[in-house]
Amino acid sequence: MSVLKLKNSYTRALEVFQPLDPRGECVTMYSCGPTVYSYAHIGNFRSFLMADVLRRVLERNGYEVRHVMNITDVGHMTEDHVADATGEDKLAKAARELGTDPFRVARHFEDAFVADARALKLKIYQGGEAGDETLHPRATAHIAEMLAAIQRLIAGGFAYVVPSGEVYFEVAKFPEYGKLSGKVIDDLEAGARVEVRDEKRDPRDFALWKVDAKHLMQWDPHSNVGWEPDDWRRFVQLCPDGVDARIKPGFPGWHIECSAMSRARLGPVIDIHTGGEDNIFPHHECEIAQSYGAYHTHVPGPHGAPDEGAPRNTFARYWVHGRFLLVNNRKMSKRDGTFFTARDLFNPVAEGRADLARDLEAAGFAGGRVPANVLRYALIANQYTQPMNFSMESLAQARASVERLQIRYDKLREAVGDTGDSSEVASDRVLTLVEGALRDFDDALNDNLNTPNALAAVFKAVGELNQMELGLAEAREALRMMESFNDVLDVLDTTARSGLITREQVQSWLEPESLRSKAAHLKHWAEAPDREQLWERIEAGQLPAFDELAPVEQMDGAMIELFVAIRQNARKAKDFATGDAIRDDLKKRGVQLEDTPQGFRWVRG
RNA sequence: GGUGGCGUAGCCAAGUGGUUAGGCAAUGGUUUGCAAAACCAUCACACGCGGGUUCGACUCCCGCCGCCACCUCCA
Repeated sequence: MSVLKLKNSYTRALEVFQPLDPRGECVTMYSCGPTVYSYAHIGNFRSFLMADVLRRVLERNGYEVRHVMNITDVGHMTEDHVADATGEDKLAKAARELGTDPFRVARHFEDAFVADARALKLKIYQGGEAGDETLHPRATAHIAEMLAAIQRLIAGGFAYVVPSGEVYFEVAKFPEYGKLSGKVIDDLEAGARVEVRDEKRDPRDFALWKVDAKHLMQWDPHSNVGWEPDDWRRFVQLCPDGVDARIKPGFPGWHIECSAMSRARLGPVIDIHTGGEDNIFPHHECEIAQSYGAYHTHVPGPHGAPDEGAPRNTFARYWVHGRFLLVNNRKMSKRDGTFFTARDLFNPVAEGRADLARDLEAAGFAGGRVPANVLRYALIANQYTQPMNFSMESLAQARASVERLQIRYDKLREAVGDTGDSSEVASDRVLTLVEGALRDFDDALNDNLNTPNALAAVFKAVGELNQMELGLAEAREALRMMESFNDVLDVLDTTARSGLITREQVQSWLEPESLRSKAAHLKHWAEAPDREQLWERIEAGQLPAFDELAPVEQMDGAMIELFVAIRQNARKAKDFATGDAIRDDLKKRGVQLEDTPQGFRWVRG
């Protein structure tokens, strides 16, 4: 298997991945998570999905991944042109609009985020990980760790307290500030847009602790006011001598939270830190400076890198940043109507966006709604190193692509069926195909998560399989391959949603005895109001009107089989109008029926 | 102004100093009672423009043009 390589923002080079774990087994990964003052948009999710694909690829390479993604519930400033703490916090703004306290607002949006993340199959919210609180730390629950770090920064001379009671990191004390982002210090100083705050020693200095009476979330560093009891107890343990007396009640700065949470959950140094490209500066630049200042964190350059073994003064060895998602080649904008949350696409009407529902309907989305697996595909189909231009058309292409994969997958499942083990051995042509496709898939993903090439390998394999008649063992191998692809892609509906009915089976069901026994165990059928009459007609081999069978909301296998039998009876009598009517009716009820040389294929959609 | 990046056939999107990426769409055909699915073919003598290096450049170098992002909370 090929070796995983990642584009490291820190060195701007493609580097071989090598975990810090001396056993080479465990990987620690921290992803900058959502700020929960609104619903997460598709750009947010592109970034989170990049992290999701990365951790799945790591697992594919045999690593055990401990992945942490935080919840930023402290909030950030909203008045972007007003420097520092004079603006209103975004969470506070949301709270004012929702008429409740900021903690509840944050929880509301966090819950919404989790629901969306689950729908999009973020593995960190699947299974056991979903309930593991340690993997989803909240910023408000780590004020103790943040203040402890701030105190260390002050004690070490990396930070200073100003008369207002705020604390700033002194950038001049960390000469490597700017290394990650490539920002030249002089450029920043020249930036006239940064309103110089008198209290700062240098305009580039950034806030670690802020004081603003208007802010709704407040913690007193010198008493338990504003604290959850557990958090306060922990703070006292972490800082038995308290923090600098000049620090006044307030709230943490923008960047300290991730340093604190990463350290608390994953330890002093980690393998991978991910985020969006906008995080590079200033957020991650500041994280690096803080962590070094407080704890002198450093990691060795990985094997094969020019600085192999030499210390990098950062707490993460690999910095991986996803490029932005654009709409109409611009950043998303609410004003231009190019701003989409995930739930806008899942159910536009419920989000008050009937216009979007119409556009989606026009793009071929039934009911004007985008299935989550289609959105997932659309957001991972491009390589993360390139900006992605999102559009109705790209969504429609994703839908078609997913459908092509799903159809192939369904047919393989049908071919394999429930049959147990078989001594039959797959032919070399299929074994070679599967082996080659999986190798190409892995090679592409290991090449800096090149998902377009990985998908090319998938579709090449699908195309070749579509040209073949597969035996049982071959279908089983091919199915195994598709499932392996899906371990990373996770876009397939893996429930048994389709079936194949042979002509022989249908023929036997048309016998009155068989038909009656088939009908008898159908609960819905038995509840039909005029069932005696219908019963007689069925026994006579007659076709009841489809509506007479309503309400049949759940088309289970037996129900579908019954209708297939009735339809085939009509077709045998060359009554194609009736046959087609049944097929159309089934479609309305979410079941697609296809005639194949072997028999009849049904797909629940 | 500073920094980083991008411009590949109708659309999306990999990749390479010299043999078909892949997907989507469209059109024609095979198959089908009709569909669906699938296959085949076409669109494809594709690589922003102009120079240069080279036996040969879409790929390397130089110069343009256009677009985007970051530099400010932002995935």
